[in-house]
Amino acid sequence: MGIQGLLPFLKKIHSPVNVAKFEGCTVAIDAYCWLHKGAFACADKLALGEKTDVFVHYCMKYLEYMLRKNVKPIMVFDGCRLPSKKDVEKSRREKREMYRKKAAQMLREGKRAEARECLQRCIDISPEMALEVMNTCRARGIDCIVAPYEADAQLAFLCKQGIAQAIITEDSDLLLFGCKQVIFKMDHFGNGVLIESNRLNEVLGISEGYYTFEKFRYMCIMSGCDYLPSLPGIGLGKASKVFKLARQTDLQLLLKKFPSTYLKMSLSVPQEYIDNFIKADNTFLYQLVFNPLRRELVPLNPYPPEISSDQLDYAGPYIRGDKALHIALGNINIYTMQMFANFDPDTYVPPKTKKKTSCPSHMLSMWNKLYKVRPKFVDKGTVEVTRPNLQGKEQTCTLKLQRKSPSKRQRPVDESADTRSDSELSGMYISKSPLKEESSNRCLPEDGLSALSPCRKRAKMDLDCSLTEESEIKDSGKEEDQEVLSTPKKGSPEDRRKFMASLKEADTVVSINTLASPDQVSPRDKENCLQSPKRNKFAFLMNKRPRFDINAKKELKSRYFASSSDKDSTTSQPRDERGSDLTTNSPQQIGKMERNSQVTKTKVTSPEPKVKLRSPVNKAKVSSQGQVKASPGSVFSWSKFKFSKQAENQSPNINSQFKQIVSKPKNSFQKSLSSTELDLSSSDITIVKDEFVSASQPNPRCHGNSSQNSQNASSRVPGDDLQSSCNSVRGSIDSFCMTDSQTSQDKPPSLPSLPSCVTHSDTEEDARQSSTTSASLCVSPAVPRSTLGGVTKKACRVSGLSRGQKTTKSKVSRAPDKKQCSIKDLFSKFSHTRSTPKLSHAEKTVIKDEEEGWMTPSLDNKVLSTVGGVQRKLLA
DNA sequence: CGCAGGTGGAAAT
DNA sequence: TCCACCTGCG
Repeated sequence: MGIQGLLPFLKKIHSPVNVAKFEGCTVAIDAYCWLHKGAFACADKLALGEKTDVFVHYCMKYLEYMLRKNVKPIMVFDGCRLPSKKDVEKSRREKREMYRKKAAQMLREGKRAEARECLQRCIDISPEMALEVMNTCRARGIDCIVAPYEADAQLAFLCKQGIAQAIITEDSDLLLFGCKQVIFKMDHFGNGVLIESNRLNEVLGISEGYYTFEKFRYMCIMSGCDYLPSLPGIGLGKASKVFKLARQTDLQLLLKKFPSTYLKMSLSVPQEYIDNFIKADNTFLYQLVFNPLRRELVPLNPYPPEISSDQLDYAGPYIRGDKALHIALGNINIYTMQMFANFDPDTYVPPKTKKKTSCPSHMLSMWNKLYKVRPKFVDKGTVEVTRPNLQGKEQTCTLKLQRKSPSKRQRPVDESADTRSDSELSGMYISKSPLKEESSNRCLPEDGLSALSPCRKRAKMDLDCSLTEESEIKDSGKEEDQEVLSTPKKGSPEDRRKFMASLKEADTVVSINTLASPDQVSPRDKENCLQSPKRNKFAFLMNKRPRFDINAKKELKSRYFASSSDKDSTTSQPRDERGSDLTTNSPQQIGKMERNSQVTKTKVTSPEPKVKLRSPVNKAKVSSQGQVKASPGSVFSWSKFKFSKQAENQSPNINSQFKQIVSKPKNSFQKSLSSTELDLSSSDITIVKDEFVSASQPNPRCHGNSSQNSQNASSRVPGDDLQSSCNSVRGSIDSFCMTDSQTSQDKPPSLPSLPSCVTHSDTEEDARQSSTTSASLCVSPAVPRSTLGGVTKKACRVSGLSRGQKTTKSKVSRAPDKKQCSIKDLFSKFSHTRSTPKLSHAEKTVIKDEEEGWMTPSLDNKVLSTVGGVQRKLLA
C-alpha cells in the first residue's frame, strides 16, 4: 500500500544504489516484500497446501548477496494487525477469499491458467511461512524480528536507533516513518533506488528555511495513506501545493481551510476528517515497536506530554508481559496468538563465519548482549568524494559544538503566530523533536535530520554516530535543542558559548561551510550552497522553522516550551501497563475511524476490486445447466496442480474445505459459492485429486476411450450429476491437465465458428463476449485471459467498447481450430517446462494474427510489426 | 493544462 | 502491489 504515487513523485531524488555501498553496515529489510514476491512464484503450491520452499530460497538469494558484500541484514516481519487498519485488512481478506473461491471455480472448469492467476492474487503470507524464513535466516546467522504491529514502524525504529543504517522495502510509507535512507526496488544483485529523507525538500519545492519533515508527512497523509483516505480530488500534487504555500501553523485551522485558501476548491472538510488526520499522524509517530536491545515494547517516538498512551490504542494496543518479546522473536503465531516456536536468543549460537577476524560488536546479532550499535556510518559514496573539494574553502567559524541534552528554548507565547510573515516565522520557532530525549539513552536520536538541509543532515548523522560511540553526553547548555546545529563532536564549551553568542547577536547569515566541517559536506550540498546563496541564508535558521502542530491553538504554549518532564522520558521507557491487551482496543475510537473512513471517500471504503469479477452466481447458474466447460484449448500440463498425497495428509481439513467447493454438485455449487458459511479464510486450498477430477468431467481416458486427435475430439459429456462422476471416475489431475495431444477429449469437435464458441462458453459473460466480438475473436481458455476482470474489461476492449486496443493480443484467443496445431506446436515447448503458459510478444502476435485470419509464417519482427499495424486498424 | 482516478499488465520460475 | 497510460474534470 503506502502512499499512492509517492515514489514517482519523488523521482527527482531517486539515486541508483547498490546495497554493497552499505558494506560493514546493517540494512533492515521489510521481509514481507520479498516473501510476497517469492510466494508469487509458488502461489499454486502454497494454495494447494503443498510443501514448498521456493519463497525461502527467493529471500535467501537476496540475503546471500548481502552477506557476500559484508552487509548485515535484519529481516523484519509484520506482526499483529493495527486497529486502524482493520477495515483495510478486512477488505483485503475478503478480496483474497473471493479470488480463492474464484480459483476453485476456475479449477472446476479446467481453466488452470486463470485459476493460477487467481491463486496468485490471493497469496497471503502466513506466520508459518515467515517462521520458515526465520529459521533459515537464523541458520545463516541473519537476525530476524517480528514487529508487534507494522514492520514499517519497526524498520523505522531500527533506523532511528542506529541499529540499521538503511532500509530495503517496496513500501513508500517508510519515508513517512522517518527513515533516512530507504532502498526501493532492489534486485538480486543489490541494485535499487535510494531515497534519502534529507532530500525530500528538493521535491516539495518548499524553500529550505520552511521545510520540515512534518510538512512532508502531512502532505502524504493528506494525499491519502493507509490510515486515512484522501478527500476527493486531493492527491499528492494538491497536497504538496498546500504545504508549499501554507504558513498556517495551526494544523486544525489549516485542514479546515486548505481547499479554499490554497487550492481554490470548494470542498468542505468535515471535522471527522481532521480528527482522523490527527490519528493517522499519531499512528505514524507513536506506533508501538519492539526495542530489541532493551527487549521491551516502546512507541516509535516518545509520547509528548499532551498525548497519553491510552489515547493511542489505534496506533497499537499495548502487549503485555513476555508476549511482546515472543512475538518479536517469532515464537508466537500472530494469527492464532499461540506459541509455535521456541527461539531463545540467549542460547542461540550463530553459525561460524569463514572469516577469522573477530566480528565487530555492531555486526553481532542484535539480540546478543555484547551487541552495540554501529558507532559511525560514513557514506562512502558521497562524503569521501567531497572532502578534497572543500578543503581550504571559506571557514569563518570553526568552533565545534557539542550536542546538548534536550531542552527547549523559552519563548513568550504569541497568539499572533498565524499572521506572521515568513521572515518572522523563520526566526520564532524551535523544533519540537519528539525524540530529543533519546540522546541520554543508548539510542541514536530521532531523525530530526529529515528536517535539516542536506549538508547539515550529513554532518549531524556523523555527529549522531559519534555520539553513540561516546555514549556519554555531558550536557552543559540549555539554549539549544538537538536540531540546532550539526556540530562536530569536538570543541570546548568556551567555543560553544562564543558561537552561540555570535548567533544570538547577529542572527547571522553564515556560509554553510561554517556550519559543517568540509569533510561533512556532500557534493550535492556543496553545489546547493554555492549555487544558491538563499539556502545559506537559512542555514542558521533551521532550528527556527515554523512547525505545524496538531493542537496549535490549544497547545501553543506546550508546543514551544519544553516541559521538564519530557526531558527525561526516553523512547525505551516502557509504556504504562494499561491493562490493555491485544484484543482490547478502544471500540469507540476504532468505530469512529471506521465510520469516518466510510464517509470520506468511496475509493477506500469500498472493498470491491477495481475490476468486476465474474459473479460466481452467474457462473454456477450457467454451470447448473449441465454444460461444464471443457478445456478445449488446453495445451499445457499444469503439473503444479498435480495432486499431492503428501499434501492431503498434511492438511486434511483444508482439503475438506476445498472439497466443499470443488466437489460440490453443480446445483449446490452456486449456493456454496455465495454462502458465507464456507470458511476459506485459511491461506491454504488443497485440491484433492478425486474431487478435482470428479468436479470436472469424466475422463474418457479412464474409461478406456481411445484417444482421438485434437481435430475430431468429442465434446465433453455434460456432467449432470457430478457426484456420481465423482464416485465413478478416478483419475489423476495430470490426466485431466493433459496437453492437447494427450487429452484430445478436451477438444471441441469442430472449428470455432461463433456459434460454437457461444456453445462452449459456460458463462453469460463468455457468451456476451463472444457476441460482441468478431467471429474470429472467440474466447478460449487455451490462452490465459484476464481472470481478474473475467471478461468484463478486456472483452470490452476487444469489442471496441473501451478506449484501447493494445491489450487484446495477449488475452483473447480464438477457439481451437485447425490452425491451433501451429500454436500448439509453438506452445508445446512450455508444456513440459512451465506450469503456466507465458507467451512472448511474438507468440501473442501470432495467436492474434491467426485469430484475425492472418497467416504468420515466421516470427520475423518485420512481419509482426506490419501485421500488428493492420491489426490495430482492424480492431479500431 | 494539470491533476486525480481508473485500468491493464507484470511480478517469479 | 506498482507502474504507465489514458480519460475526464475543474
